[in-house]
Amino acid sequence: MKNHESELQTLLISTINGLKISMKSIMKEQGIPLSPLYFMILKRIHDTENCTANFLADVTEKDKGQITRLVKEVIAEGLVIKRPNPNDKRSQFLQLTDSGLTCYMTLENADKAVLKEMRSEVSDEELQQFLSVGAKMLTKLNAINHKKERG
Amino acid sequence: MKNHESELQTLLISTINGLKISMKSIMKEQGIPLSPLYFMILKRIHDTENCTANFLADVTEKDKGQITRLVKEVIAEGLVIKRPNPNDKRSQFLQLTDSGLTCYMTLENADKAVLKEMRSEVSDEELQQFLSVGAKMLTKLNAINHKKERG
DNA sequence: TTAATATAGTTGATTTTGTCAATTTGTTTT
DNA sequence: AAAACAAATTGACAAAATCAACTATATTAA
Repeated sequence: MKNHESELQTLLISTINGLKISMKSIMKEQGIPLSPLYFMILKRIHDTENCTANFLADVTEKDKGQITRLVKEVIAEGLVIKRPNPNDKRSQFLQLTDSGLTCYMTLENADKAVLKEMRSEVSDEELQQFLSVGAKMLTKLNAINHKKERG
Repeated sequence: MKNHESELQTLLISTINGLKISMKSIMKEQGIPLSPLYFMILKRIHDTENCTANFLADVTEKDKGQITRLVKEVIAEGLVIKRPNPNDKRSQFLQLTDSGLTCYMTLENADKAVLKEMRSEVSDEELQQFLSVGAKMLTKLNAINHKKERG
């Protein structure tokens, strides 16, 4: 068998690219003055009970400083508020406001529609397979990166 | 079956993220003062006969101005040269220099090693499947984005 | 129980990427 | 030849990412 690894990389890059383009176009359509990154932030806050900035930095693998600024922005837009974390005075819980939730739902629905259409010719079983293989590779990749970090 | 679309998106994002981190760390190790984007550029130039700036903008889906600047940079580094395109005086062919090739090969080999290890627990058949399903989704995604562009 | 160490979050400075519009030079169409 | 189009460049700017230093609180271990 040939080396398909390179193809793999190209495929992933192009796909992410396409998703980003799609999300941008959705946001533009909806007149929402945010970028795909903010959608990610809103989504995580929505999905995570007692979400903290630190958690965001962790799961998104982004710089803590960057997270601070992104969160500051969505707070300025009135989409998110901070609540004190009773267990730790250094940290705060992030929560969507009503308008944040509305905004998020709009984007989430449009995003889901794209993903749904994107996979419209892929069977449930194929997708399942795809996800499981992808997850396996991701685990491995994380192991490689993590090992290097320390080594 | 549940909605796995969202999982799909998360998987893709995390994987790309991991690959970028890996490439960054490779470049650092090798003492190559470039960023992952430049690797992409070098790779395309390497893989494409008579590669033009315009082609790069096309396949990478990036702004032409950005490409101009990226190319300017690799030329300044002595990794790439321009040759006139005999068929069109507006455009030029891009080509790796010897040192560009050396640099590219170094990165490419390290990159391949990562990809290879990443898929080390995935069989050829599984990978084949993965690529084929991924390609199907990418095609669909491009169709969606392309349609919107015009609509 | 305090002293050292670690963690959550913020800020500043800088670099890297991405975007938009205008311009130059050359090509294609009519 | 004029109009429309295309390749590449430039300027100005905005968004995203990186790195290091710093504040305030928590945790650990002497």
